[in-house]
Amino acid sequence: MIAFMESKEQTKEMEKCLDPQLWHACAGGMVQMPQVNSMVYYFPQGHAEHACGPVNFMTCPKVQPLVLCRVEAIKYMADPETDEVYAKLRLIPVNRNDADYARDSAGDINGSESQDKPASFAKTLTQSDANNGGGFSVPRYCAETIFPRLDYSAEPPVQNILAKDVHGETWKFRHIYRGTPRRHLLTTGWSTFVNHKKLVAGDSIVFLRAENGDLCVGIRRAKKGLIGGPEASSGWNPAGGNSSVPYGGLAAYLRGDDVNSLLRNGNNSNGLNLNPPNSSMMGKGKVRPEAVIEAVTLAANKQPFEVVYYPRASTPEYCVKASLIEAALHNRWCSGMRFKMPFETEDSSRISWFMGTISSVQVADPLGWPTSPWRLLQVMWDEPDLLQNVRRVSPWLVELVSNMPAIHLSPFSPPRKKLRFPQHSDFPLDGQIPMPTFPNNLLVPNNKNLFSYPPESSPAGMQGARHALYGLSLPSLHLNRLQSGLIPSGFPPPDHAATPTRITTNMLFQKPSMSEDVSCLLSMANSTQSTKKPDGLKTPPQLVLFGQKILTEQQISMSSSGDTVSPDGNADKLTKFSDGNGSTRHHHGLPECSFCERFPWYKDNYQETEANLEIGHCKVFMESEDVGRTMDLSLLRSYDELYRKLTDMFAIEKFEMLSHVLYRDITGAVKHIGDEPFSDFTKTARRLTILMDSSSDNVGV
Amino acid sequence: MIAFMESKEQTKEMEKCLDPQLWHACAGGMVQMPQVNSMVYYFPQGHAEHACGPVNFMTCPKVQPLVLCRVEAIKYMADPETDEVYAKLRLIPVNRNDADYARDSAGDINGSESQDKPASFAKTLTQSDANNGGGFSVPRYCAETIFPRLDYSAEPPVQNILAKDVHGETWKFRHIYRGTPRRHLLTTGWSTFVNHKKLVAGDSIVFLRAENGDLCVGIRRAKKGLIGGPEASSGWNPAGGNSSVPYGGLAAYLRGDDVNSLLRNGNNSNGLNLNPPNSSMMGKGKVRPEAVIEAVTLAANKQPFEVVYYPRASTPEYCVKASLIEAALHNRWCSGMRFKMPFETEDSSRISWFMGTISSVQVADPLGWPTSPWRLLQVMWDEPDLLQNVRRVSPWLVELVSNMPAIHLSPFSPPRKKLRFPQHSDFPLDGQIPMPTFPNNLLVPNNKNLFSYPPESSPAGMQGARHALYGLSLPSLHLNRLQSGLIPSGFPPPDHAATPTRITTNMLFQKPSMSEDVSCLLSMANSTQSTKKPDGLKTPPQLVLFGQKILTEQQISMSSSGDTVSPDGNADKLTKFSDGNGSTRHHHGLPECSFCERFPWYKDNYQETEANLEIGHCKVFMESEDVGRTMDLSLLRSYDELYRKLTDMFAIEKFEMLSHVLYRDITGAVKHIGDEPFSDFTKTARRLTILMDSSSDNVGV
DNA sequence: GTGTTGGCAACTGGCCGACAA
DNA sequence: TTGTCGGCCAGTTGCCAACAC
Repeated sequence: MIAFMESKEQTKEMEKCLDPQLWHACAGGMVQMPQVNSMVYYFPQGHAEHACGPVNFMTCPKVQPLVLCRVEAIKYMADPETDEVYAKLRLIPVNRNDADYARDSAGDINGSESQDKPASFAKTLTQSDANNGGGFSVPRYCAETIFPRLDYSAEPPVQNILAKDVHGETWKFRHIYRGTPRRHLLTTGWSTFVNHKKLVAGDSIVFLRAENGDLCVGIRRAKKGLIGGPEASSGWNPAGGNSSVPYGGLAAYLRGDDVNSLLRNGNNSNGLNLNPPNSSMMGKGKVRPEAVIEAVTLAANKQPFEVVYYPRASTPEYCVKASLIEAALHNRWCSGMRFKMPFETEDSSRISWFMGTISSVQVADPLGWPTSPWRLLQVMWDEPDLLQNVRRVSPWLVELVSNMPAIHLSPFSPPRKKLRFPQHSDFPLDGQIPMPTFPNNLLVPNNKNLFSYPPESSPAGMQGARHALYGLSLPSLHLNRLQSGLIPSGFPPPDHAATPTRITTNMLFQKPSMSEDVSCLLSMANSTQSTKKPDGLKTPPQLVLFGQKILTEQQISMSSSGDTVSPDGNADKLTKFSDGNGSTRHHHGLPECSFCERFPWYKDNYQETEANLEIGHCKVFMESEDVGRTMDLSLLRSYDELYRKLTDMFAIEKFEMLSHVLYRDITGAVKHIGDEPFSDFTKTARRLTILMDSSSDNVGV
Repeated sequence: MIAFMESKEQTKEMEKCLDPQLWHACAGGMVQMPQVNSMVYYFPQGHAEHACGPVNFMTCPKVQPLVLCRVEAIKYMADPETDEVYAKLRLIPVNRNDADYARDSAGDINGSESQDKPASFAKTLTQSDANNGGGFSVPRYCAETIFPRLDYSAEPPVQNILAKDVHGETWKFRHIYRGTPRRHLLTTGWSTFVNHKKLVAGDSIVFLRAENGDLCVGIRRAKKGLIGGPEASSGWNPAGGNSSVPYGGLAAYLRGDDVNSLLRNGNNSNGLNLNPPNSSMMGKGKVRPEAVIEAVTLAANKQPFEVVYYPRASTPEYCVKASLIEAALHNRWCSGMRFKMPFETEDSSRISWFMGTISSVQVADPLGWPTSPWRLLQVMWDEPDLLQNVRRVSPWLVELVSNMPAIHLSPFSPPRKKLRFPQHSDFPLDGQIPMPTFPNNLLVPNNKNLFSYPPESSPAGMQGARHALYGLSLPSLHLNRLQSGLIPSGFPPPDHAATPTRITTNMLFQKPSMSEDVSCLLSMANSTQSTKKPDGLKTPPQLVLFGQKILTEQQISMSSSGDTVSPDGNADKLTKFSDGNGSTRHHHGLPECSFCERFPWYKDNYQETEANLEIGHCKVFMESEDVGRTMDLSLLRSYDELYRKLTDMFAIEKFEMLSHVLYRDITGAVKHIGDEPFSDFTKTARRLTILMDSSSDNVGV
């Protein structure tokens, strides 16, 4: 019987692998799969976004937010039912000093990606294409470059073409060139195909001319319109939830054809399958949450593991070429930086670059993954309507631009690039006409009413550092060009002349100042001078721009505790912190991060509060608040007093909080208030989080 | 997040339960689901028959062959794809002395099953019914009793009827009464239904008038013709294999409509989906083997567990009302008994009773479940062609008949009941014309060639007790009527005058004597006289008929060891056996069976060999042999000698056996030959089994 | 009483050019 | 250049009575 079971398992595993070229054509031109044996970083966070349900990382061992792995194998596969393509990657966690790492990591940062892509063409089906009893309008480009040569001398020119699908099945279509004006059509056979594949308007079909000359046909299903939560923008604030809490910031990755779908959607009188422009693109993945847990557990134990990646899930790749990550993280990312990011056009024929500005640099999930660069960048797009759901991106997905004015652009500035807007008269043109509404959603998390505040009020105490932006006036900054790559040590002279600030008239619609948001376009000063802090801690090099210390928002928020942290130039030894008694200790509360040692600047993004706190002091966070406040627990005598204090601080009822306050202690353990005696609590608690939603009771703190 | 997970779990569990009445209509009238909170016996063996693959009970704890359980919950469900109905039963193992057992078990043995069944009707689709573009011929009965009243005054009488399927979806049909001669038809809407449900000729449709007046429609899929093994009758002999070895005896349960399908099959020019009359009805279930293991493991640990039951799998219910089992097992079953067994007719309108004779009483799987009453009875049918695959039934499925001549009937005796035979001229009438072929298949397991014997030879040594039947002459027996129920103690006078034996002319076609097979229709003598056995063991009451001890075949086979066992009138203490040294011990090798204590006679069926063996003696079984032989291991000095002895005994090559001899030792543990030193082996081995098929290496011994 | 058949009517699938965006 | 529409032809679906058993 054992033999029986085994053979059954084997059959199950015998799912056919398909031609990688067809796979890539179906996946889309933006999808870059790593080479076998190359090194990648695996991001549990990204994997979790790929899951169909919430992933509770509490149930598996702690692991680094990015795990260096060697790609042992890749299987390119397709769902037998839907033809949806996916890949199985077998990854082997490796140590940085492993031999096989050196081999790869020395390699290309902008390596030759010139594997010759075969000619392919994608078209989103129109109503007419998908109509029962209709044919398929073949775009001329496709007919002439992908299809077999048609003999135009015949009258009418007609041929039968054969196309293999992802399963190797062959489909026959009659290809005719007729009508006035002449056009290419697929007639006989098309309807069968549409019915068999259950295609609807909005789905895409991919034709590919394989290297051996065979014609292949693939399918990209239109993404179903999944409405996220009731508040599409509740995800603006990443703090307080782990990735299991659905929010736009994590799942709002859009590919270019999504963008085009949005545009196109206005064109469709009944494009029910497409996302309305303001729905949250909550991409529910196909991966089981347990599969993520399993992978993470194995990764944590340095065991080989397998992951499944759906390239067309609306989440970024979570296994990314190591060199790409490392190159990206050598940059010192700051708010205000201008970047561009590529999206694929609908027909897969070209890449559109969208421009944007980094609005802030902060870890996406400070509680769950305080040291993760995943979606580190909060961005604002020059065409906000098109990409409004893309709010957080990972650094390696964007490319910094040097020749653009490094000034914050209004969301209403005209698109930097000619985009194809639908031009039907029945299209409401939401995306085209700048509406002079207050851009509340872009600057202020529009869900502060979570905290029982009227949304309009947004008091400074609540908004924390973000709100502090409004306090500064707009400076006329002359900013350096930043290249992607490591800035040499010392203060390098700007290698480009300063560019005059461009201020658009649209600025008039904005709140007085956005300046703070863009105040930190700078180069890193790996200063050799160090100053003594009052507590005797050696201060790492300061980041200075025009004589001002430059801080990330988190650093700003931290300043209330009297500390600022700066990059530690020494990558080889652990930073030591004062425990307030003059002695030093190794810092706790931060997961091992050998990665950080190689990218010292990056530490700034997480070496923030807890480790530097005086004993008895504790950071207090509201769930979905970016920043916290410091509280001296030593002044309190009981949990009751704590509740009173918190009640005052956040103007909420004790009643609401009782069961919703979690804290992380000095060892990193997460506990509920009351889990230990109050005296122990005051000594060990380092970070305290007030959850507003009882359903998220056990998020990572 | 736990809350979130839970709610998702709930959604998953929220699979809609459907109306139990519709469920029962789809399941068929023979299916009796227990009431919630009632007591049932759960049969792991039956559960295993329900699985889609072999179940290896070696991997789970030993458990009684029937586990008394309270039914905590029943969910009536339907497959969302196929509409196939199934039930989820949640069972809580209980002890016999538990309070809640007493409550129920005092209850009805022939309890009121008169839950008012709503009117329903089933029809197997004809070619015309299932044809594309055709309508559905509504049998008059169905139209008049199930469908809403039709206004016959209209010309033509026509109405639209709405019917809810198992998912609650409503289907609309045009019901018209037209044609010459007039008949009821479903036209518009029918084709949609057929296509949507993917119905083919041979599938059945069930219409049901629910209590609230709603019309419901359900589906019974035709059973796919699954060919069992290469030898359809290899399963005739149940010995030596556990239920994981597919054989007809276990999976050949036929419902009435199967029978009718068989009949009907001759009628269908292309009834490809139906079982040819001589194919083994190997009903591959839908339950995963692991699910069985899980259930058994939980049951063994007295934990609540859940089972899924597909009423239309071709296996009997494996959760049976406790009272039914207990009533059945109060009977003393003997070969030769006449019984009837109900099958449902195809249209579910009535029950057909098929008559048969018990050909032997022996546990179905002496190695895996030596104490199980599951399929205890080997039977011969008066209409063998119809039920040729039903060879073993469980006692509770049949009803003893008293007023029939208790004489073995020829397989060719005319059916006792008018059966609906197809009357088409193109039907070969296999079932109607008594063919004077030798009924070899009924008397002799026709696969003795497994043992390299020519099938004709059937030497006494091989056939064991079965063959001994031929040695006796046909007696003219005057037999008592046997009622189902417990016979009062003492020799009760026959309450009916003896009936003259009816011998049909068909007897001429039989072998000289079938008498032994029918020699044991008797009443149980719960004698107060007891005799001393030579070894000093108190002999339980003997079963005596006309001065002869009456033995089951197993008892006969056991007589070679010099022992006979008889019912122990004392239900409250464990029977003690001599160990051959004059001392007594509690018997080993038998799983706990509190059940048996209540049905002392039943012990005869398994308290056979091992416990009574002299030390050093061992029973030897060939796989799929009913009976074993006793071997004195103490005379052997090595495994080599053992092999030689076995080779002689069964005339097989040592080569074949080497790895295929298992044994069960005195503790019940199953081992391979060679697992322990020969000296230990000779002391402990109690039952030795030669497996002929290497694939079944790990069957339960 | 009901399964099957062939006739016939209605419908739909599917190919086409025209037209318009 | 290509999406959609109406026209139109043909193949299919599906209703029906007749017929058969």
